[in-house]
Amino acid sequence: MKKLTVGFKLWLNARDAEGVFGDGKWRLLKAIDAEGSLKAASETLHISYRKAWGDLKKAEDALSIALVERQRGGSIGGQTRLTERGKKWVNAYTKFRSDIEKVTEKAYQKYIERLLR
Amino acid sequence: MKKLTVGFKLWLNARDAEGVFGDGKWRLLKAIDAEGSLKAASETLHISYRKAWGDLKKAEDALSIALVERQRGGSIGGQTRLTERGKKWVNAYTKFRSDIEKVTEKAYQKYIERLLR
DNA sequence: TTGCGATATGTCGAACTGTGCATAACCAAA
DNA sequence: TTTGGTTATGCACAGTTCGACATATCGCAA
Repeated sequence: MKKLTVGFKLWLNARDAEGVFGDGKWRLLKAIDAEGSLKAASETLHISYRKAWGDLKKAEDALSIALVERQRGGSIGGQTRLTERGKKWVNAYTKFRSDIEKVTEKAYQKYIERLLR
Repeated sequence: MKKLTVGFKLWLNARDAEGVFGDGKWRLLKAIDAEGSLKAASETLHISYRKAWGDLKKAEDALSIALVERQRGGSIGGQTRLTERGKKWVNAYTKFRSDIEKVTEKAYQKYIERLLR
């Protein structure tokens, strides 16, 4: 019998749009917080700037929460930073996700692993 | 603020293949158990027979568990039924998934919902 | 006032997925 | 031995997603 690993994915849906927030956008916000710019964040995540920008827009539009503050121009070109609400949101999602991750691993061991032999 | 719903997805990975089992294949096995044939199962799930067949093959190959017994020909054309191991597998996955679903909903209420206002 | 680096956005093409279609094999019963 | 309904499998086509490009805009600093 082969050894397996478990994967999971979470996301939030609005009435009119699927997947307005989820693990990918959560990672994006965390990277923005760490890097201070959307461009740098997209690079550390190895996704295109185009996608990162679109994801961020989709999240803000659908949640109607101002997650980030953006600044264009200037000597450093511009920057994107999390707002206070954005930080709170990231923290909440982090805990949300962590609870589920723990249970996922535990339930896997409890129900699945023992069948594999 | 918009009302959100939470979605989640689970899957199992083998060393050499991603997503060898997950919610989709779990639903497929349940439908097979209820219907007695792969064809009927694919129809109740509104997926193509082609996909259902491929999914089933992928799961059995990767898990190397005989999940179903297949029979071709005969007056009723043929049938596909769960083996005993297949049923155990479905039951285990059902519990596994249920635990996670419960926690997902609970964690959503605990961490996310309160931020939406 | 020119340059630089980041944000902002449209567009076309590549990769991936699933569907539809076609065809073969199978076998109990009429 | 013909028929019918199902399993088995390849293949071409369509939709979706993402990346690569191409621009445009912005605003501080030199």
